[in-house]
Amino acid sequence: MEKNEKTTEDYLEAMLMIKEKQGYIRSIDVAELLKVKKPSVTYATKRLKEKGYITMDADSHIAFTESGLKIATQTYERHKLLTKVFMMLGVSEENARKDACRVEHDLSEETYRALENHLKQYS
Amino acid sequence: MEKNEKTTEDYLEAMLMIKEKQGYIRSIDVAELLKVKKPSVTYATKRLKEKGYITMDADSHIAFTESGLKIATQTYERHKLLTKVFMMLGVSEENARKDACRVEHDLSEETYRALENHLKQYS
DNA sequence: TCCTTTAGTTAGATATATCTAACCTGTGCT
DNA sequence: AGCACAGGTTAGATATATCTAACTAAAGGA
Repeated sequence: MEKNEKTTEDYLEAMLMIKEKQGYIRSIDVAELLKVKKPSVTYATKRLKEKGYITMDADSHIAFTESGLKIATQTYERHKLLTKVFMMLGVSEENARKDACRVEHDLSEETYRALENHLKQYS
Repeated sequence: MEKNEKTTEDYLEAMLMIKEKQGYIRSIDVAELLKVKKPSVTYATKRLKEKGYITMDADSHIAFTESGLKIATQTYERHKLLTKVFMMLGVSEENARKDACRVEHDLSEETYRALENHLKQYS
């Protein structure tokens, strides 16, 4: 009944994190970060390619398209924003990160803007 | 790729809302509130019964067990808490409710406690 | 050169939660 | 009495995302 499936945004965000860390993106790193098996990443990349969010060259390294990078960046920024907000409330870094990750897809534009404003006021 | 499935908590919370509103809980009301079809509720109630969260009497009305009521109540309280927090930030009631509903399952105990404390300070 | 390891894919199985269509049953209207 | 409707269930199909096992291909070391 409960959902452990990763979304488009989860995959794109993970890819961006990996890119920032090591400069290139391989399926195996995505699998490890998201704690899924390799074929799940193959399945995911196939659909991300179909949707035009990523491309893969001959050696299977992953590159963002413009639209894919936009989603990845926005998701990652939101992740960082939420982590910051939770930590400001006194939540431990570990839980702040976890919660940010679980929640980041589900908030409205309006709420994100409100959180940004709030953060500006108190920092 | 994206997830529209309802969780245990979604069903229990919906049932509690219905109970508070009209005093008794029928499958059809749950279906309407969660915007799923009748057989989905049959499927869900079957598992909620198996897990010991609800019982159903001869006329198919739903009743909470102790553990089911506990989860339903906690989820609903969290829903209301989150709605309040978002509205304090200036988010519209509509989005505050929607966001609360999407997010309520995913936050840690620690974060909920932090939000409660925060709310106490500012009200 | 051969052999092992690493990364990726393919094929097929599994689990979950939804749906539609059809059916059952009780209630109430005419 | 007969019939329609409302609520619920059953059966079977569908979609989605995961897994394991087996295969392919490239690279590196002995």
